[in-house]
Amino acid sequence: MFPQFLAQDADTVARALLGCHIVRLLDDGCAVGCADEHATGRVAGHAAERIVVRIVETEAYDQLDPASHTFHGKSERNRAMFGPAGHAYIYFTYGMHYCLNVTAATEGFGAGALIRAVEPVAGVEIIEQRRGRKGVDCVNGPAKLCKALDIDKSLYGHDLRLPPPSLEQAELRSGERIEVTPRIGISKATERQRRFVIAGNPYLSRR
DNA sequence: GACCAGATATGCT
DNA sequence: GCATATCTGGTCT
Repeated sequence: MFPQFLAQDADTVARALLGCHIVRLLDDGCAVGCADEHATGRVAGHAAERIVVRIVETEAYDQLDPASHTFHGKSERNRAMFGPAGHAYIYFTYGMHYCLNVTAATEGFGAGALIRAVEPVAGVEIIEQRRGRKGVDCVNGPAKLCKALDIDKSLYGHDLRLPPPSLEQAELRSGERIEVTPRIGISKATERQRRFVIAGNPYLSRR
C-alpha cells in the first residue's frame, strides 16, 4: 500500500519512511505467468525481475533549513520539492552521483526526505551485479542505493505511487527502534537532529 | 581513519 | 566566472 503520511512535515515523513519498501520492477522480457516466482524476487532459470529494498536511514530537509536545496527558494533544479508530496526529487552531485529524495508537505512548500541507506529484501543478485561488490557496501549510502536501483535524472519528479520505482508502506520489525542524530555530509545547520535511522541496522551509512 | 581525486550542474557574485 | 556540492572509491598510514 502507498504510504498515506507523505503530506506532512519533512521530519514526520523522514521518520515514517523507515521500514517502508522501494519496489523496482525490471523489464527482462519475461512472459506472463511467473508472477509467484517474481513475488519473491527470485525466478528459476533467469535473474530476478524485481528489486525490493527497505529504507533504514533518512534525513529531513525543508525550505526553512539552511542545509536544504530549497532554502533559497524554487529553481529549475529543485522544483520537484515544491510539488505534491510522494514524488521523486533526484539531484546530481559531485559530477557523478545521483541521490533520491521523497517529497513531503503540501504543494508550494519545498520539503522532502533524503533516502540515505536501504536494506536489500529481494533481487540481491541484481544489486550486487550493478554495484560490482557484495554485502552492505552495495546500498549503505545515498548515491550507492541510486546506482543499485538504477535511479537517475530520468525519474526526476516521478510519482512514487506508480512503478517503477514505487513506494510501499511497511511496519518496523518487532524490537526495532528509531534513533535521531545530526545529519551527515552537510556544511550548514549541522547541529539539527534531522537524521532518522533504525538503530543498529547493519546497512546504515557511515561517515 | 585520513586524505584525495574524480567531473559537472548549479547558484551566487 | 567561480566556488561549492545531501558523495564514492581508492590509496596510504
